[in-house]
Amino acid sequence: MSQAAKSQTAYHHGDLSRVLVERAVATIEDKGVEAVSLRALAREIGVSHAAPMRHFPTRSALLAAIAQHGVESLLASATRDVDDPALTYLEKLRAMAKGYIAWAKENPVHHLLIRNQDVMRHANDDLVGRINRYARLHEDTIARAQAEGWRRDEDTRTVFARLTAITAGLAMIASDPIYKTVFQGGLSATEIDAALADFFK
Amino acid sequence: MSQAAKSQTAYHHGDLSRVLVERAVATIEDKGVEAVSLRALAREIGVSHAAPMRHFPTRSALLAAIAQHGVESLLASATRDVDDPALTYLEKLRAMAKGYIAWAKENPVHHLLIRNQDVMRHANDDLVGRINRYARLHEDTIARAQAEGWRRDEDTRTVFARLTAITAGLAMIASDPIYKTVFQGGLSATEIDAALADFFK
DNA sequence: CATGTATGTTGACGGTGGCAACATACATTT
DNA sequence: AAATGTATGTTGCCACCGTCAACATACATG
Repeated sequence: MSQAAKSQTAYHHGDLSRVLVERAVATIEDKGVEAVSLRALAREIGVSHAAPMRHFPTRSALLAAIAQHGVESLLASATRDVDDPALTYLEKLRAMAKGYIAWAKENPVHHLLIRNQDVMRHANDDLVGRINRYARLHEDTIARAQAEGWRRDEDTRTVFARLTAITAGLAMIASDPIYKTVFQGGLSATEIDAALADFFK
Repeated sequence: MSQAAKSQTAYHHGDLSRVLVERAVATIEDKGVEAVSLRALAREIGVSHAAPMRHFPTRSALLAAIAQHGVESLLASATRDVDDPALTYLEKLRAMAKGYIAWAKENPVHHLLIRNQDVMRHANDDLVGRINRYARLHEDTIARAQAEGWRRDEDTRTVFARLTAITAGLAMIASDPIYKTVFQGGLSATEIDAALADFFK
């Protein structure tokens, strides 16, 4: 009998932290962030109303922890190919944008959370540092791609703003339900590539 | 003595609906949407805890009403020059994008609300229709600008996606505080114009 | 086996949204 | 001007929530 299975019938739940996160994500997916309640989660899981606080001291901390994991996962997805020596810097840039957008499409709940100021307000301080380090990497990669000849005469900060905007914008269009009606059927991966193609030409 | 001034000392507040909205916006600005509480607003204003419900049946309705006003204001800003016969369709397109971004920069709280799914979930049904009508106007304007020669050979839906993304993205960068650290000092209007310029060339 | 720590439980408190019943001011009609 | 209906505000109540403190149980470590 596994440790987890044994714990399920015992006084200790054994895996409460993970289950709390899972159920919270599921709740957000179909009822929204607002609908997340520690007591309701505890009820669903079958544990006492104060049990969740042994794992997350406050409701905000639970949401912030999920968002924190989301940012880490997003940055991992965006930087996956960034050290591949076979790629030009322009190709790395494209990979960063595509990785970002693909992540947002696959993780709409996390993408929602990391854009929520109420949630991010309670995120760990060093998360902001990590985001800023990524931003610098992004800007630096742009500068190197320019050194390769791409948009050589344009202002780096302007290109940075434009690329950040189109990436964040396409991510939003690809994952936010309100755009599912504006772009009927949503945007396919092919269409996203097409929307990006002009910029990386 | 004006009606409003007379009412301030009377049993009736006289202007509660407007003041509720103002105080709610102020609360969101410095403490976030989460911190909006009907009872706290009532306390601040000096009225009984249930008085707000005569004007907004639920807390969600108050937030949705503010968001609704925000969308109307945004669409007005984006479509202001759209009927000007002196403009080419390409110029109209640029005016729509600039109007959108300028509105977001000037109305960060409303921009926050209209991107909040928890809030928009409770918005009036016909608001979605209005947004979709704007989207069609936007797409149609793109098609007409293409007929003028601009990006004539590109797929309209792809151009629509790219323009929507860059507009929404720049609006977010210009108004969301998290990007104030990524782009030190925020983006000036000049820089926003520069970021847009390439696309409308 | 003993003991400390992690995890879960129980009960309490204040704040909140929301409802119902009542009170007051205002507008409209007669 | 008086009466009456409607809009607005008040009071009291309920259930739910987050959070805390005190207690209980399981587990890990010596």
